[in-house]
Amino acid sequence: MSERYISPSVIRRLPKYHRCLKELQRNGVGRVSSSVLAHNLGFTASQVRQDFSCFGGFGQQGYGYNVESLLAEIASIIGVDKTHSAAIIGVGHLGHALVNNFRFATCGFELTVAFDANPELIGTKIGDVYIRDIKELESYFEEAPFDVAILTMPRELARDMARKVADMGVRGIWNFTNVDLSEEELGVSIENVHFADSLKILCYEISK
Amino acid sequence: MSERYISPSVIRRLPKYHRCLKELQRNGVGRVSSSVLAHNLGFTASQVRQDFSCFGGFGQQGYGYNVESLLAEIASIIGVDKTHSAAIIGVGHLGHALVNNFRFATCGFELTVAFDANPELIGTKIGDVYIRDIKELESYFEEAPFDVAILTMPRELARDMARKVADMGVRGIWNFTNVDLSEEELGVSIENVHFADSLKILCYEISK
DNA sequence: TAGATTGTTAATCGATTAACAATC
DNA sequence: TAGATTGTTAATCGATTAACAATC
Repeated sequence: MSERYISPSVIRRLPKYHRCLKELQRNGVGRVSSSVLAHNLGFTASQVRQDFSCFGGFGQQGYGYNVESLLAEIASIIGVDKTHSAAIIGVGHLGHALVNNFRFATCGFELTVAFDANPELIGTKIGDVYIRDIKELESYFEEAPFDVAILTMPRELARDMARKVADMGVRGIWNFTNVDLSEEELGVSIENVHFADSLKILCYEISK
Repeated sequence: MSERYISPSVIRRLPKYHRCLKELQRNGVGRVSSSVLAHNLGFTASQVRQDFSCFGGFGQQGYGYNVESLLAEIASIIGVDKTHSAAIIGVGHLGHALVNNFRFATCGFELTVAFDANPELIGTKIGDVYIRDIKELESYFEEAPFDVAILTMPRELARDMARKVADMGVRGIWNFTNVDLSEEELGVSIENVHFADSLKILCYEISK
């Protein structure tokens, strides 16, 4: 991996390709051209071919792309063909929502454990995920390290928790707490999901 | 509003400015320079000044920006100084999470009603938000139209529901269903919050 | 083969950064 | 006033689009 520099713009489109190709596969479509793919996704055909050529060509002139093998290539580039482990920290409503409804497997993850500070939750299970005492976080990690920490706890605690899990040695943080965490500062990969930013953009759009 | 074209790149940064300025205000900071703002946000000072100049200058040479009035300007540009109304459609875990924990007011919104198909939920309240029968959606809207529909129902139903609320006349859709909805197709503003895309990007980052 | 479609190079477009005169 | 910092113009950089030879 990591042979060549891939621009953030391209990376942000990878999940879209992945999703679209899965849908084509589900619908039994065997081959697809850059222009059809582009049309489905609101991109241009040029862009699609340009994007794929970052990773070497996957297509065949005059034919297009084989859905099955292109999907496999994209999945492998993203890394969703492997299984990474994740722990959820903070089992409020949002934590519950993720544990219950989110399809981690399609993103290359398995949710292995959850942590909370609430005594009423500690020791219980949601689905087959155990909720453990947040105090056990570090000792648990030493015995059973996980790749990614999912931050769904109150925002006041987010900065300290991010520092802690980064120091523990997670490789990434999936952050729902509406504080901005910086990769440089923490030295791990971070994906911020800021509901407020998203709704403010919608606010702007409808206010125009 | 809408006098001049503002690029999507600039628009996406507006919520960040807004959040940062609110924090400065909360901390009692009275003035700020483009370079301090840039440092806080991981932008460049040039970019900050360039961004603000899209809307006319808000600063003063040799001084910088007054936090209070810059915040007011940005808030007004985004539209969060007005109160828009929103209805949540689908009160599962995620819907619950939003109703209970999300600060709609800071984004210029008031959550006025919720809809679900589950008879056990219909007629109950979360906080002070009534849950109504999804069958009443259209009749309710005619009497009490809302600006934005928040889609937190199962993804299978999302496309039809988006079509329905767009036809009813909402001005925007805040979409959590992991299907891609297109503005052109529906003719309303759309903000997609795709958890899966976000986690796949994190997957890519940690796989490199 | 003829038609279709890729991969890639070149051209265009837009966004970011640098520089600096204006001025508080 | 001198120092600081803006707003804006010009330069750079990067991303998207167009074009087309290669070829299945």
